[in-house]
Amino acid sequence: MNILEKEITIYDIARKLNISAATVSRGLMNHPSVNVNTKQRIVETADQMGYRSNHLASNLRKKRSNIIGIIVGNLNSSFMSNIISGVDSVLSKANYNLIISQSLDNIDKEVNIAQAMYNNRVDGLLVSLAYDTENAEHFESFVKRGIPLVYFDRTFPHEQCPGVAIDNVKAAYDVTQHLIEQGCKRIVHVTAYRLSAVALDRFNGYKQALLDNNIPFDESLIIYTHLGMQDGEKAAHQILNMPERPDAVFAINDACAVGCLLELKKHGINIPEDIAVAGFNNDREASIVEPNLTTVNYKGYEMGEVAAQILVDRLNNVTDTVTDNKLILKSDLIIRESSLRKK
Amino acid sequence: MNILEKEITIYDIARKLNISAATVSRGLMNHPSVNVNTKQRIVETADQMGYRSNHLASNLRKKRSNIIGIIVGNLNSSFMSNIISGVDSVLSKANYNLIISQSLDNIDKEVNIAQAMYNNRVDGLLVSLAYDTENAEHFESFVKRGIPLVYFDRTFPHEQCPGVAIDNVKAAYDVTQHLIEQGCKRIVHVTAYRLSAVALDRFNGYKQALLDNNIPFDESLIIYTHLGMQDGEKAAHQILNMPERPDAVFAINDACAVGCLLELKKHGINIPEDIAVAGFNNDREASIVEPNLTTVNYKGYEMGEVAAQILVDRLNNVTDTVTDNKLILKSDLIIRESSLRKK
DNA sequence: TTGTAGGCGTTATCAA
DNA sequence: TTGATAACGCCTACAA
Repeated sequence: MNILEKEITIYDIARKLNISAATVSRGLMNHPSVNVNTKQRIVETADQMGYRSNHLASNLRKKRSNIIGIIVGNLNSSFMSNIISGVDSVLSKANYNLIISQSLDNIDKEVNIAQAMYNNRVDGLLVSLAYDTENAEHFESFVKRGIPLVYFDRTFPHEQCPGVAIDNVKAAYDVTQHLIEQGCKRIVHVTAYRLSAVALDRFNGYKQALLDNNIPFDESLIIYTHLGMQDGEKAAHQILNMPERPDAVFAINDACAVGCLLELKKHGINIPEDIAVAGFNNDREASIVEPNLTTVNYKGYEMGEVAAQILVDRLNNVTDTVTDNKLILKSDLIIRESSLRKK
Repeated sequence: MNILEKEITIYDIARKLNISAATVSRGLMNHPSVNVNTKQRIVETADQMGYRSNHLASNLRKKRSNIIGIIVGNLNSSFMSNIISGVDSVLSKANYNLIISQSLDNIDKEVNIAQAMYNNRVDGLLVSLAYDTENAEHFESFVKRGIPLVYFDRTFPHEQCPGVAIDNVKAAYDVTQHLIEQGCKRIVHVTAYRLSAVALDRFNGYKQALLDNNIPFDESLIIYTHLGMQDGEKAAHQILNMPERPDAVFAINDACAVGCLLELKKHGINIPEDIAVAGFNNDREASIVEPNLTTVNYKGYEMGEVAAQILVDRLNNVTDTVTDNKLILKSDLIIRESSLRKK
């Protein structure tokens, strides 16, 4: 339909300069054994003719794509975009391109994506598992072919595939311990409707802290829900309807905690005097809601950087980055007014 | 180092079945003229042997990559992750892969990325320009080769490249008009330190509304800044130090508006009685801060979907999606307590 | 320092 | 319905 410019190849350049395509190829890729003079002519002519190297062809020949795949449950959160931002910063420095797909927390889609990534011959893979994923067989083809795979956030224990995450048990333990120290005894835990590994870890941290403080675990204080702000509001209603009113809420993420906090306030509950509230993630809303939300801070950006760096190291056959096969990033308890009952 | 499985090619399958590679290829890609019987044998054997098609080779041969590039200023915002999420939903349905890069609002990096994308032979490109980008020459190679390019959010007017955005002039006009209707006369405008096209449009909307209401434009009420929450706090201090106190603030984004609002409150200003506040974007924090923030809503997810759909249509030679070359998405003024002085 | 030639794994054309 | 063959554009032994 249009008059499109023709693709320029190394052969076109070669013909114009009366040299061989091989020399052109070498000249273009800075091969040492090429005359500086010819090299300059090659580069200049390439520029003039508007030559653009065809990575498809060179990738096929070199059997590597310079593409890294990243699979996440859902892009649509500031936490994820921070991670990806961190990943991108490392990979673009190392001259890799990033192909992103989201599984929408659907395991079938995750399987498909994994296959597509393989077919595209990604050089490496970064994976945060879908919420329901319980095994990693669909990634075995990568392992078998020696394509490095690094898990992050929602990891899977695997001999050859390192994982980067935080210690969710400990972090949740610390939150709960802090609430107990503030004098709370009936602590509601708002968690996921279906326990992922991450949710389970936090659940266990919560339980352990209770145990260590001789507070009996009470299943009726656990609220299973989805994890949006509105779900937090619903949780607030459940809390308001409990026969014996709790004195604290520890939600598994900030969105949920904030929704809950705002709704409790709306119903005349004083935060933290009547009910203390804590969340997880240190999203921006945690420091906007009033009172500010006590939460757990861990940097998505950093996690992305670390995971990507491990991957790059593996691609370069530097394998000593991770001694153990799981790298635990630091996380911090951020204490703010929403849980501060004592002065 | 490891014992890695060998790559299976169509030749391996062909040899095993005593047929030609051509037939295998046809069988695998559902070519009509292949015996159902042989086809089944081919598919089965491929499965057995663990064959995985090599897109690199196929792409080279077919001269298309099934990859769409997307270039954004910064991934690191919920707005952007919404957009990408929308883009991904459309593209994955249309069987395209997505390569993402961020320019970090650096024009040199944007040029490099564009080249890399071209070298990777993306089939199409989605671009939100870097903050400082003022021309689009680095995308001309795409246009020349007939590779469809769609701008979104931060667009560039171009004959062949449609843009998807909102009407920033009108939206800002509406915000300002609303503030004026609430009785405000000295309205501070917090905008970007350096006016991008988007910022300029909003600026003009603001000015026009003043004009139409016979309020003189006052340059001393304009605050140029970066656009984070902390910058909003700083802006608050500037406002507090103004000789004559303003009665409203219209910030170019929510983060800034929220930071400003909170800081003003901290200094004893009543919102909206003393100073009304409005933002832009309807980020989550707008409905968390107290009082809730008046703002402009436009859905990133939808913008991503629309831009991607236009691109896919172009790839399929359906060009009538966009009559004009610029598609304006709807945006809505969301009026909340932070600006509601009249009941 | 340069050229020749072959192949990376597919697909498209043509002939059988 | 199938097979032989040639390309897609690049890289790399090997030879000159």
